[in-house]
Amino acid sequence: MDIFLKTVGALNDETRLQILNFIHQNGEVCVCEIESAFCLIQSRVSRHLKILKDAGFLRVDRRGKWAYYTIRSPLDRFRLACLEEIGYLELPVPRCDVTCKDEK
Amino acid sequence: MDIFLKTVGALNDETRLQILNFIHQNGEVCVCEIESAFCLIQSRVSRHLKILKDAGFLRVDRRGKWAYYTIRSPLDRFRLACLEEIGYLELPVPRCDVTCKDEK
DNA sequence: TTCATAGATCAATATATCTTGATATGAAAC
DNA sequence: GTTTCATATCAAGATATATTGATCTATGAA
Repeated sequence: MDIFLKTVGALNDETRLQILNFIHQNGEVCVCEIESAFCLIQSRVSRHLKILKDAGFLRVDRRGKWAYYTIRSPLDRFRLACLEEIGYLELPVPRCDVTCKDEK
Repeated sequence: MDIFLKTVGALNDETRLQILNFIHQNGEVCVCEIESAFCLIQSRVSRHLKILKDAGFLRVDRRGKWAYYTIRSPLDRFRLACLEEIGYLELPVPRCDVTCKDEK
């Protein structure tokens, strides 16, 4: 029950859906890549990643200064179904333009 | 996107999971049945049902004074997967005992 | 050692969601 | 009609979650 609520709770946020989708499409990404791709401040990215990780969607691999996040594998049937559904959503492509700093 | 968020948002509440499961197992139920089965005040049940309905899980059939709620059919693949997953959760059986009034 | 960088966490505030009691609507019984 | 019952909605407060800037830790380079 708790883990189910954690799972759907993690998906109940637009930014996290985009981040999850981004990782799904790009494979292994580090925090700073998400930070610059989405124009989000570091603490916010870190927090969202923690929520997605605690919900069972992500895996972290720490190498040196970097933390690399990937989709956890293997994923159970339900999380896989969620990921598939998210893939259909046509989420906006992350794009950090010139006005980036102002949009934080 | 919005409807996806509505869907997972609807599932992001323990009471709603129990209500959804209850309807899934019992077929057609009216608001007052849920009210007495779970010992919840009417306005709260009504609100949760609205959220589940707006998220695409439920269907209402109004006959006379009563509103009968059932699982919408057919359900798309994702909502079906959600419902299936909820079925595995071993949610507590609704039970309205003597101390009901105090537990509201 | 000292500094810079990547990332995590904390504390304060902002925002969203839940719960409740009161009130509104609408159908049936009288 | 008006009374009663089932349900819906509203407004207030309570609770949970998100965002931010600051701080903390760890790594690696100078």
